[in-house]
Amino acid sequence: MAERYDPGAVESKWQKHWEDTGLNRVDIDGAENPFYNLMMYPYPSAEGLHVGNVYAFTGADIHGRYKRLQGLDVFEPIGFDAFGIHSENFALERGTHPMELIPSNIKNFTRQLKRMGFMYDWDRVVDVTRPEYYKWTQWIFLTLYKAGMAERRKAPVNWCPSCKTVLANEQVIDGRCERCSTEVTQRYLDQWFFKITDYAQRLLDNLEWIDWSDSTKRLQRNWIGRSEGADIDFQIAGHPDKKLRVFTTRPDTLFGATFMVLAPEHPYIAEITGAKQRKQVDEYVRNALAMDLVERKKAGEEGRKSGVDTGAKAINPATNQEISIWVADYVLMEYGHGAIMAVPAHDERDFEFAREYDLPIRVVVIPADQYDAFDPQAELQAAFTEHTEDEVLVNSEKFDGVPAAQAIKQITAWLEQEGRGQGAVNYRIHDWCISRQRYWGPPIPVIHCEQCGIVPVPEEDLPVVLPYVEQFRPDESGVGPLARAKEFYEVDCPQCAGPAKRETDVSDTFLDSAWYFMRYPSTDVHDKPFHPARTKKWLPVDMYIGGEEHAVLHLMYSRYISMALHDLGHLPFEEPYEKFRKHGLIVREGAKMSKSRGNVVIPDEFVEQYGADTFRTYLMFLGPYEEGGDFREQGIAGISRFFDRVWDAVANGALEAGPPETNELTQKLHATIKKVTEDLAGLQYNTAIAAMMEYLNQVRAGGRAARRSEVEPLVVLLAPFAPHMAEELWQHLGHEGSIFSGANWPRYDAQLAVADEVDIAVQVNGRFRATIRAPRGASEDEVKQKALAEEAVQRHMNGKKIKKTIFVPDRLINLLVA
RNA sequence: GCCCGGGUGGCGGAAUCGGCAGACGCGUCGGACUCAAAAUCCGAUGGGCUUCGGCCCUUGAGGGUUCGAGUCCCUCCCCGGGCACCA
Repeated sequence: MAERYDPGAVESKWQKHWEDTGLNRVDIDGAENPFYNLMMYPYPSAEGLHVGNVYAFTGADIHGRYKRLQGLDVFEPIGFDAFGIHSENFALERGTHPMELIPSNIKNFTRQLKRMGFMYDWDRVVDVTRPEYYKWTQWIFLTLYKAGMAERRKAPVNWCPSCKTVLANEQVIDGRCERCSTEVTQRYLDQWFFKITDYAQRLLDNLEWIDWSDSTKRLQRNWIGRSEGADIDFQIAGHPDKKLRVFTTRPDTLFGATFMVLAPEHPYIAEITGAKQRKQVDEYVRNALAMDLVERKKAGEEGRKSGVDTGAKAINPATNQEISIWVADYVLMEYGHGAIMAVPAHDERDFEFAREYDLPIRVVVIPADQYDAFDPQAELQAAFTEHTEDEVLVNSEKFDGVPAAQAIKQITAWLEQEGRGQGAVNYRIHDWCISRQRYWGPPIPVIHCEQCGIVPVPEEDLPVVLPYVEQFRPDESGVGPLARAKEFYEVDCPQCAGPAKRETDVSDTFLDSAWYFMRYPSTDVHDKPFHPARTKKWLPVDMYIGGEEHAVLHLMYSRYISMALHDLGHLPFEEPYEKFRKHGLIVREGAKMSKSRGNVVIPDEFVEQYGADTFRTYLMFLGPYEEGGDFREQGIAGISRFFDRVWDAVANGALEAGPPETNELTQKLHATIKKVTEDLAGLQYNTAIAAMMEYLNQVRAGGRAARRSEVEPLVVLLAPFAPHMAEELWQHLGHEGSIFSGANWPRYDAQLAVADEVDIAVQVNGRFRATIRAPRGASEDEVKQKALAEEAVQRHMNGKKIKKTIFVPDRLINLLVA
């Protein structure tokens, strides 16, 4: 065995060994203690593995190896998220066809991932672009479609003029495309939707019990955006058959509703607009519809509210007064009913609008302590009540004086009684638009027949194979590149055999990733998407680790797909990930890494120079895993030196038998095992590494040679971080085979993990004056006697009497004197 | 605007059931080894004052609770993230 640690030699030796012996393959059918350790699979870019990938995977791999050393049968698979706009755009840029580009990217990724020493089961790789995979993606679409969970409808959609495709709401960031940052515009197109809104409440409720990072749950809650309130029907004057329905979170302010506003898309506009106003209203609506979402938003941000009076009147059901109905673009058709009751006294937007058009304002909620002094004749001003705790109603007839929180309930009940409304809940989340007018995705498996309408492709005809199309560049037409491939879309109707046209949209790549983890245990099964017994054994996922940028996209969609498939009897669970932990982001020298800054860390370079183990461990040492860290090249030397010392202690040590040489060392060993065990369970890798360094420093203090009992447990503790080196040292210690099958995670004795003697801080009047050493568990008297014997303590007591003593066992004594 | 997370030495970061702030590492300085350098090893390393015994200050700012506050409460500032005309 080499005197000095040579990572290159050690790592290639063990990587070959793992591959030859199939060490990382799990017994998928026979495993007795299954643990499914999942990480978010990467998009295989042409640039190769990003250091962010390595960071994410390393943290997850450490968790998997730790679980394995604890005796679990760990399944740790990997795959490639290779469909989608990202890949397609890159292919366009390069002028390479994605069908050529992607396989070579995957090959390169595979090489890099293997070089990092991750514990992947390479026999169960998922590549979503393979027909044997997307056959089942299409099957999921059909399954949901047949269950009425998918539908095609014309809808205003976010359109990226640069990517020339529809984007889901989740893919629009600040009004821009998340991929290319082009401003998103609005289009009306026929689109396929999954009705995720039907699951909004369940997606919200289950967050109560799944074990996820709190911040991720919060993001999902905000995205689902539940609002409680009431639907209220307003009669329209002159249209006894028509009711205008609105949603409000503040039914208690009903008496303050002094006008109504419809979204420009609202279906009633044409009907109710008065003859005099028609021309103006038409023009306003036309302009509003022509403006895209971004322009509308901008106008709103600048505080300009525009609108137009329809001339029609509605009846406020509470006051029975006629109020005018307006059209304005600050009301959104997608939310609620596309119409609002405007309460300008208590809503900032309505207030702005009322001021702009000189509409009446009526205060109906005021702070409780001003109730007695309230003067209904006084000039009405906006009150903008936010919370309903200490506020009461005024100007509201029989509800005057009622606290707002109660009034919400009372007025809702009154509306229900009168048949004019009822309690209602609204969600901000929209249905999931899965259509993409692009090339690089799984074709949506339906056929449009003039006779039969929409006909699902029969299951036995799956997969609908994505054809090789030379010209895969999208255009302005609003239909995908497949719409130019006659041989693809010209088909016979499966029902009537008449001429029909295949759907030419492909599905969103988030549908691929919504279920990839269900496929891993069943990659060798071809007659089902997922093998029932294996699915039962391995799923739901025991631990999922990934980036929080996917909190509202991938993580929401995959929860939805699991629930839907569960409800349709295909899955025995409804939540796919029992435990999810986000990892942090890594920056370099305090700055975000980006190609344009030219500060991207290229893993290959560091791995070559320092070895995978050192690189892995350094990444984990940068900071708390769940928060990320700052990559500074200089710091890697610290880990490198640490590993050299570990190597030296084991490879060049005398390694005598017997217990640790001193009680202090025994204590430190047990304390270290305890600390590392607990830190690994909580993904606190940075402090686990620090603890191991501290321990090794103590083992080697004064240049002494280590005993076997001192270093063997350390080698096992290090194995999740530095698997190659651990293997080599394990072998050197005389063991046969792999440390990951031969070793047990070290156990600690809680009694031994604490010292017999402790340092106790001594305070006089709350200021630290001395430290004394005392046996663990020493009594207050004992400690006080020792403390009083200290010269520094006596000096600061200055001959005064002790009035009070505060004693914290084993930590501190505080003598209060006067 | 709303909802989160954060602000600690030259740097990355430790320490929050309130109990000796700065673990571990980087860097820097000094020493050993060397002809020399690298590597390695040993020591020092928050700031100020010092009669060399110590003393005082210090966790974004200010206030409060407490014997005791990085940690709890209030007000504010700054940085990062999410949502945003959602009724």
